[in-house]
Amino acid sequence: MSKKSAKKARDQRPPVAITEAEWAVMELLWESSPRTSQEIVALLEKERGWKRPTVLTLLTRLAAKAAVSTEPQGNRFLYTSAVERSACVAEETRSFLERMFGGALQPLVAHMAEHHSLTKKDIAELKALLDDIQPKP
Amino acid sequence: MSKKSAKKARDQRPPVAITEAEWAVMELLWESSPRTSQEIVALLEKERGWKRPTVLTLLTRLAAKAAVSTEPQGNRFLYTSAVERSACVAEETRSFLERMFGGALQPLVAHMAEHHSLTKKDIAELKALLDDIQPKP
DNA sequence: ATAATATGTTTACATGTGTAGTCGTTTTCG
DNA sequence: CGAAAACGACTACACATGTAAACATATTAT
Repeated sequence: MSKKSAKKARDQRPPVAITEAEWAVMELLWESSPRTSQEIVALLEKERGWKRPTVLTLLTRLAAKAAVSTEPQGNRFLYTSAVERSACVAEETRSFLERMFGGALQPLVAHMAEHHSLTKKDIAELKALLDDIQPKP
Repeated sequence: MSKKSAKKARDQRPPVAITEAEWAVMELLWESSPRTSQEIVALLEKERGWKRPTVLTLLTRLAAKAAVSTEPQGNRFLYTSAVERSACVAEETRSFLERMFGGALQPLVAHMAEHHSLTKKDIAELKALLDDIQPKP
C-alpha cells in the first residue's frame, strides 16, 4: 500500500542525484530533521573529519537541488530532508540495475550466484524473504 | 574467505573503475577483441555520435588504467580488453550494495519488494533461480 | 613525389565533486 | 560597548569525466 490516493501529490520530484559526500549529510537528516548546521557539522566533523565550510557547502548544494529544505530560524537555518531516503535508494537502485543488468533483478542474483557471492544462508534468507512478499496486485 | 589456491594468479588486478563513457568502449572489446581503433571509432560514432578523438581519448585512458592492453600492429594498435567483464560487474555490484545496502543482497530485494518493483512473475523467477543455485561449498 | 588519409598524441575546456580558506554579519559574553 | 563566537555566503582549487580541436607523423593512392 502506498500511492494511489494522495491527491496532495506527495511524490518526490524528479530523481535527485545525491553524491557520495552529500549522502553522509542526508543520512543525518533522514535520521532526524530538522537539524541546525551546528549539529550536522559537529557530527560530520567527528565521523568524517570534515571542516565546517565543507559541510556548509554540501548543505548549500543539497538545498540548491532541493534535496533539503531550509527554514529560517532566527538568524540561522533549520535544515530538513526534502526527499525520502527510500526514494533516493530506489533511484540509485534503478539506475544501477539499468546500467549493469538491463534493469532487472534476476540477472544480478544470477551474477552473484555465479560469483559464489551467496552462501547457503544467504540463499535460504532470500527464499524466505520471497515467500513473504506480496506481489503487486 | 575465498582466494586459496590459484597459483596462476588469474585474479584481475585491483578493481578497475570503469566510467560510464568508458564502459561503452569496453562493451565493444568484451564483445570482440582485439579490435583496431578504427572499428571502435566507427561503432561508437554510430551508436553514440562520438568523434574520433573522443574515442581515442577513452582508449588511452583505459590503457592507462590497464583495463585494455595495446599491441603494436604495424604502425597502429590492436586494442584488447584486459579485465573481465564479469569482474567489473562484480566490482560495481559490490560497491553499489555496499553503499546502498550495507553490502548485502537481502536488503535490496526487500527494498524492491516494498517498492512494488517485483511482479509475481519476478518473484517466481527469483525463486526458481535460487533453487538452482549451488551455494559455495 | 605529392597529396590525401589514417593514427596516435597533445592540448583544451566545461561541468561535477570533494574539500576548505576567507569574509561579512550578527549574536553573545564579559 | 567591545571582543569573541557563530553562521551563512563567496571564493578557490585539485582531480575526474565527457568531449573534442589541433597537431605530427606515417601510409597510401595518384
